[in-house]
Amino acid sequence: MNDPLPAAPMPDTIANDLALAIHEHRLMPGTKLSEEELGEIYGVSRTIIRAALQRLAHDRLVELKRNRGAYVAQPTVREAREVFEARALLEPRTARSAAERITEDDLAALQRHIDEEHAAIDDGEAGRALFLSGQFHLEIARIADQATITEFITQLVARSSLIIALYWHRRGALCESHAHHALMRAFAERDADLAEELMKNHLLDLLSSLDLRNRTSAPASLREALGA
Amino acid sequence: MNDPLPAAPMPDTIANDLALAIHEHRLMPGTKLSEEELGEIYGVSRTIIRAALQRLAHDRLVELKRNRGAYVAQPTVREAREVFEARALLEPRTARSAAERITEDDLAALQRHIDEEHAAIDDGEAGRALFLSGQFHLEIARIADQATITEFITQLVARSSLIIALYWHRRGALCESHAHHALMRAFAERDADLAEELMKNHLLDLLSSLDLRNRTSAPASLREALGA
DNA sequence: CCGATTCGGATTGTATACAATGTTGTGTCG
DNA sequence: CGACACAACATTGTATACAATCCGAATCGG
Repeated sequence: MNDPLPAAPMPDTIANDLALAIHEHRLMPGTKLSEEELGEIYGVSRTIIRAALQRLAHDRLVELKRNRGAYVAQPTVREAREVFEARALLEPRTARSAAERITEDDLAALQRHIDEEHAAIDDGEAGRALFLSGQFHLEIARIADQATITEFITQLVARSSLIIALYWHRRGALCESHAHHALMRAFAERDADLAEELMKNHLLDLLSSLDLRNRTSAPASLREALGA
Repeated sequence: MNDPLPAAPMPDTIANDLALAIHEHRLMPGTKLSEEELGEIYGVSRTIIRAALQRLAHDRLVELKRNRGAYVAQPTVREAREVFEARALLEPRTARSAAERITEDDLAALQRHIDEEHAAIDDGEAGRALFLSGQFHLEIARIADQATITEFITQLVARSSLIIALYWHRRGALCESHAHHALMRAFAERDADLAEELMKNHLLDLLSSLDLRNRTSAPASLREALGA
């Protein structure tokens, strides 16, 4: 009798699917996204695919080159810095708000996220672990109950995934787990100051774990071409 | 011999044109944007129009209702608050950065913006004055040289214009002029602390000049139907 | 032998045609 | 007379066909 969900439109479904693949590093930066090929994969016409690609391009996950097609974006060094500066501006204050408002249910949900992340790491599913790591940040934004800021963070987290694909250096496995656990404790104790500070440092750590010396965006596509 | 500009694609041109009309309050919230009608106006097929509308929808300037068409967005009270909270998070720090980096040329450009704004006010072009007022904020973000954050602010400023259309209360004419002038002085003196503080207060003033007591978004469309 | 040029294939950009859905007006039944 | 049901219309959603553009390879000329 009731259809509260109007059934997600096709283009958004596909866009989300592609975004997930990008987030999990199954689609690497520079990969060409042919309209016809995607159309066959999803069993729809290019019309739908184009809409999905346009949406992803707006989120900077895909770069649309006129008359040349769509490619998984390759953020520049500068863009990488800017994304993390924007996150540093938004997320610590968001973590503070979340700590002030968090409920027991929220805490449980966050803990589940962390557990899932660990499970993915143990199973060797690095891509999925990275995605869940991003979801942890998003969950915090959601708890802060600021939809507009949450959307910005969503976009920044997704772009961070691309940046990590291109510039990740440290190979430490549980690099983030520690930071997320510390945040969890701060939330559990409703320590807003601590949560804000931990998030700030966490983002600085993330940034410093990247190798942002140079990269003209050419090497990445070359590696793609040669590797696969 | 040289075409450095690949000629803006048609959809973006139209999207910008519509965004400008919305920003200048020539298109009011709730206005229906028929695909065929727009197609005739711009002399293109619905394909192009749909792409433009999709882009505007992503920026929250247009609301796409499935199988029902596109309408100029009507931000809710909550959305209005969130937009200004996001601005309060981003713009003061951005103003600080701008103050630290600003050049003489930038100062001159900012002054021109203010002068244009005054000219528009004097000419009774309220819509254009509002647009230019937004451009002032954007120019500051541009000076801060953070493209990513600038994009966020661009979107927030545009949405603010919709919010003002729906919730503006104070009818004071030069409400903003004073604040912008004060900011100019802070920039001229490279006083980063002052610039940050002034921007923070300016945004609080803006927010407090709105009447955000209630409005379920239905009244707005009703007034639309009855008033005009 | 090397470089510029042109032709062919492939891919995207746009328009149009058709299908699906929502809305509105009318007619009938209670 | 009012409410419900149905049908005609209008608008959007999707697929397909055609045009424009770009890339690469083969060819021609130096």
